[in-house]
Amino acid sequence: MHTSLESHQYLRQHSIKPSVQRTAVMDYLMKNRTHPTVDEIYSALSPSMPTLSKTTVYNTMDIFVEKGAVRALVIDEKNSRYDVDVSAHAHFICKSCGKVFDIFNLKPVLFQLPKDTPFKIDSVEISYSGICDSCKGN
Amino acid sequence: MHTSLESHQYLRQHSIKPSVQRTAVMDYLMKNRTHPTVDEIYSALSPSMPTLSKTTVYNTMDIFVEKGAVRALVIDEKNSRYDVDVSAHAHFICKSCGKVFDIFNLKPVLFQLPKDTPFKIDSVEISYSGICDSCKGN
DNA sequence: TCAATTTGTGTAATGAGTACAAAGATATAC
DNA sequence: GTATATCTTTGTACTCATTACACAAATTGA
Repeated sequence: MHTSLESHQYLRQHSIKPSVQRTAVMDYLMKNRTHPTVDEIYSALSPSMPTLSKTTVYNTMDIFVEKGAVRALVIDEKNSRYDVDVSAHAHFICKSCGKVFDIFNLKPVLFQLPKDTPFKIDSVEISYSGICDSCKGN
Repeated sequence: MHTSLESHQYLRQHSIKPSVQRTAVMDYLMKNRTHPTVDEIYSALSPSMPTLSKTTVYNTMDIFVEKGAVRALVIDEKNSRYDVDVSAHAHFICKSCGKVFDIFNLKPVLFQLPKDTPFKIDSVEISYSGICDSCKGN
């Protein structure tokens, strides 16, 4: 596996020092838009990077989220999942297979933050759930 | 602590056999609209019900959710939280103190399920996050 | 009353995530 | 270039929410 230039640049754009590990993780995220868990990222990279530690993947994801390069999704009760697309869109989780899908093209009003609350709101997460197309037949 | 009649009736309405434990848990949920975790429910009831097992609370919550008497919230990455109000409303989690608050009075359009997707969508969860009023000063 | 079924309990196991300290890599100063 | 400080990575041990499971207790129905 060879990492692309984009991941390297994307990290720099978000003030993240691009180490070998960070670039590999970011590259995986950019090429696999499946909202992977830490375990999935680790398992995918581990064969070609045998010394990679799962702790490193955890640390890396924390930095990515903190720097705004990645969104942490709270939609799967089992694991944290990550999305390198930080633009306004929603997610759908299939209660049968557990996969998480993007939902684009929703009305912009859905992503507006409510103003008349006592809270300082700074983000919104819209999560749908049900059964995905592949699981419908089963 | 004496359980109210409403919790008993509410359980029957949802085809849940009202055992002593289930009634106590439901009563706690109806009187404490704080979106408690299993641990919080257990800790609150345990003193007046010394033989209560945490496993029972887990089982009970599973039944409540399955029967539609309670909504499981996926908003706190640490714990599952539960809301006895199953009507359409959103939630806000304070990233500082971790408390979860209700947000009512949002436009009904927010809770409409998107139609042009390949998925069989049957629920939506709208979660805001930021800093709550009490934590603002700190 | 007795047997069958449902519900509750306690213990042990699982598994995601974190704490921490040591090792390795990178940057900076001289 | 070498020494030093800082940042990053790694492995191990730990925490803690949740689940598995087997047995006990309660309830139901003949």
